[in-house]
Amino acid sequence: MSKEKSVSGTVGKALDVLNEFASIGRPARFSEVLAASKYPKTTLYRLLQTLTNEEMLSYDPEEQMYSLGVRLVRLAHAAWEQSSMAPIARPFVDALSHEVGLTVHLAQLDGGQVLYIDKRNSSAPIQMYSQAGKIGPAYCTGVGKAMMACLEEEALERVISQQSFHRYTEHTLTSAQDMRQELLTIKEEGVAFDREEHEHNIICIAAPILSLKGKLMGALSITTTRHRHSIDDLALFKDHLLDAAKQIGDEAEVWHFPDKL
Amino acid sequence: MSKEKSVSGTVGKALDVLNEFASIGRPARFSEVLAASKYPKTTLYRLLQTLTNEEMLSYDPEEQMYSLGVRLVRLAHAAWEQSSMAPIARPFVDALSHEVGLTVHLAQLDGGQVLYIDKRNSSAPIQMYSQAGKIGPAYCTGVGKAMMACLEEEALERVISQQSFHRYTEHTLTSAQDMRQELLTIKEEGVAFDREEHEHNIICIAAPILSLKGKLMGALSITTTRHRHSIDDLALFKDHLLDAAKQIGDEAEVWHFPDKL
DNA sequence: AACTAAGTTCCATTATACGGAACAATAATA
DNA sequence: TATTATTGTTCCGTATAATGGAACTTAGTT
Repeated sequence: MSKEKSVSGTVGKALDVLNEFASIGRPARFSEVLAASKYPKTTLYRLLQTLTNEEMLSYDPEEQMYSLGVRLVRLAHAAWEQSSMAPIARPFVDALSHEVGLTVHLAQLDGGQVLYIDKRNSSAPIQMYSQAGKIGPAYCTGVGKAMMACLEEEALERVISQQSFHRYTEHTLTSAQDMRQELLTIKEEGVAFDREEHEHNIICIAAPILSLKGKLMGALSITTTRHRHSIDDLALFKDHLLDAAKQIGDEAEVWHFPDKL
Repeated sequence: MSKEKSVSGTVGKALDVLNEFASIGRPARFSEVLAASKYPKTTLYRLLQTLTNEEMLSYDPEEQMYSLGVRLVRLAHAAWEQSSMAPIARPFVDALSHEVGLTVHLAQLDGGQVLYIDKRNSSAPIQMYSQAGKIGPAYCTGVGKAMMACLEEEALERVISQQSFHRYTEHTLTSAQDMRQELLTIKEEGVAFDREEHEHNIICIAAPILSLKGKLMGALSITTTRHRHSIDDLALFKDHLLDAAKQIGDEAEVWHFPDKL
């Protein structure tokens, strides 16, 4: 459990516990959760019971293991469809991926991290769930940097403070200063590059998706490997990418919920 | 909101509201939710606020619209990976789909309904999220019937009582009696057929997935269209299907959580 | 200006969650 | 077998948070 921020209300605590399970990433016993938790024994116990009753957690009495429940999958399906821009963006993502023949990612900013909400791989048919819902660092991914470049000072400050600046590779930017510098460049160019900053051999070009009013909606990226392409190669896709991003942004603007029943 | 069952505790209510949003299926205004809700104005208002704070809902002040938040997508990714059998089943689902050249579905039973947790389409690369997390009726789908056939009396009773028995097509089974009859046949044959009971032109063969101890884990199905195949054609896949289901079941049994950190 | 309708705040009441401590159940050690 | 840890569960008086009726805003109509 994130021991820093104290959450108010029972609901907050319950969701906090769910988060903990998500970050543990595998089924866990009561004591294990307790150790990681900021809540006292009894309280946590009751929370787990409640969540299990509500089927947000499932409990295996055999193994005495709690794990995240399938009800979440169900809810998420609805969330993905109605609240992310994935459904709107889908045709454009498809088209872009087809055009350039490379992998395309669609992401949003969520709590200082990058949340991938869609992925299209022109060649291999892929397993979406294994990508959608996945999170990644913002400071060393193309989509992350592209989005950060669009934040106004206050929001940017907050997001930067949430970055770990862990050095994944020798190309990773590891300080807020470097970051700010990089963001200026990105603002100028209109696109961000990931120069093997997160994973060796993986490079990408990314662009922010803005609504007409200028509100940041997410980001779009084209990913490839150093083996197959150079950064300069990727730069050639800039117009295609910006075009797709613009189209999605415009569409998202228009997208007004099916008016009244 | 499901007005029948009264939920205890604040957490239950909050999740209840989330469910409501999922079933509305699109962003909604306060009053709209209120109308559908069993909770009084103020209570609902506070619930929405709490959920928004926790980012389980997102609120657009512009439009005064609430919608399911992306945080759910994040949680669901973890849920899908750790609590459903999808990751275990994946290679077998892949193989089966490849073998028979048709669409394969993986499903679990969730609250009397069928919850699809994976799908593989040998030909067209597909959008997974549009399937995983999707729900369907149990009484008129192959996977649903296959799973129901494996329930012991008490559980079956409950599930049957949750069925609407809506007549989707002229082939839909529309009564508990017919259902029980059908389940006997399925038990004998070991597989269930969907003879255009849910959608016209869509037929499938499905098998339950059981753990070695005999616990029902889910179901697996091969789907096609009447235009391309007959039920008899599908019956030819029976061995392949049962084989895959058995392998998944066995694997799931072995699958013991990565022991201790 | 008067009237609706939708959304928000107030506040005394009540129900719920809280958590320390004591209690089981099981496993580990002597 | 007795003894001590370890882990999971229940009790219960207390403290806190949720409740919901009513009143108040705000914005849109007549």
